[in-house]
Amino acid sequence: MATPSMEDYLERIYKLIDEKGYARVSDIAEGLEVHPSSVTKMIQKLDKDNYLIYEKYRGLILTPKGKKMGKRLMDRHELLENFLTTIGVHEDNIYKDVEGIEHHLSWDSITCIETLLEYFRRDPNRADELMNVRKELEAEN
Amino acid sequence: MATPSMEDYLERIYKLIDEKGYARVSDIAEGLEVHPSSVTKMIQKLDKDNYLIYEKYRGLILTPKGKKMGKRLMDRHELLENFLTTIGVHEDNIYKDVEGIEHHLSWDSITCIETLLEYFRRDPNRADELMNVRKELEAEN
DNA sequence: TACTTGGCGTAGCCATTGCTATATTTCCCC
DNA sequence: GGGGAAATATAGCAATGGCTACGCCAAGTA
Ligand SMILES: [Mn+2]
Ligand SMILES: [Mn+2]
Ligand SMILES: [Mn+2]
Ligand SMILES: [Mn+2]
Repeated sequence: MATPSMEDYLERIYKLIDEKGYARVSDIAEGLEVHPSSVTKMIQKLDKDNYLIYEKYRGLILTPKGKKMGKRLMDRHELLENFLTTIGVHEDNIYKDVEGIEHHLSWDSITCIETLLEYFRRDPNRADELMNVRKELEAEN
Repeated sequence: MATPSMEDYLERIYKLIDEKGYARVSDIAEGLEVHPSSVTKMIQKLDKDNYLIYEKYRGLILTPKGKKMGKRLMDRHELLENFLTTIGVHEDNIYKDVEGIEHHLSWDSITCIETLLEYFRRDPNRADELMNVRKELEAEN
């Protein structure tokens, strides 16, 4: 099983390859706000666990296992960002919160959150009513 | 700032005192599924950080700071359990998921989840409609 | 082709939080 | 009041995942 930190790296690597075609140590480090030496160490662990194939100083590619996991992680992250946005969390808090919680939800919970999002998408009035509840609660205090 | 682990211990201690009047090392260990030696060590850290006052072999009491934090943590945990229950997560997954995510949500997010819960409480039809969406999505696959 | 330099890798440290093994204290029962 | 068991404390180890300091590689420039 992948640790939260391993998931963060895998997700970032998947996204970099998806968007730029490759994932370099320095890009990963910048994205995750860690030092390059930490990236090297983690890449070696992900290689050992067969999420990717790594050649020192040259580059890395994701294995099928790594691609599959990476995509799931990226989708999960996006879903959770949409969820927090929908319920009205301030933009500035969303990324950090999602980075934290994404590693701790069962796929059951993920599915239920997906359903909840679909519920709000199907009828925009619902989100409006949610915001009305919010305003009423705020007025009480 | 308290780490996730510190929060787990504080929450458990608060709850034990709330329910039984006292919190013993062995009860804390059982509740958190760790060994008693781990509890002793953490209690000493929480003492050092002024969340509680600890007398070796005798017992502990929460400081005002510890009580305030403990209550907030317990309320937050309960809120998140209610949230996952409401959106239809299976009972067996709820405790573990909440134990994980509770440490990673801003108070902004917590407030928005509170609002969402109130939204579903105010009109039980809404939860019914959510379950309808769920059934439709399930039928598609 | 040789030098330089920025990117990358390695070694070793630290904090955190768990564990086991062992020591100490307390409490209960005789 | 003393002995022994249960509870608790301490010491020391391990895994994880950061960091700094320093060494190495290779691409690009002169
Ligand atoms: Mn994350
Ligand atoms: Mn993420
Ligand atoms: Mn927890
Ligand atoms: Mn909790």
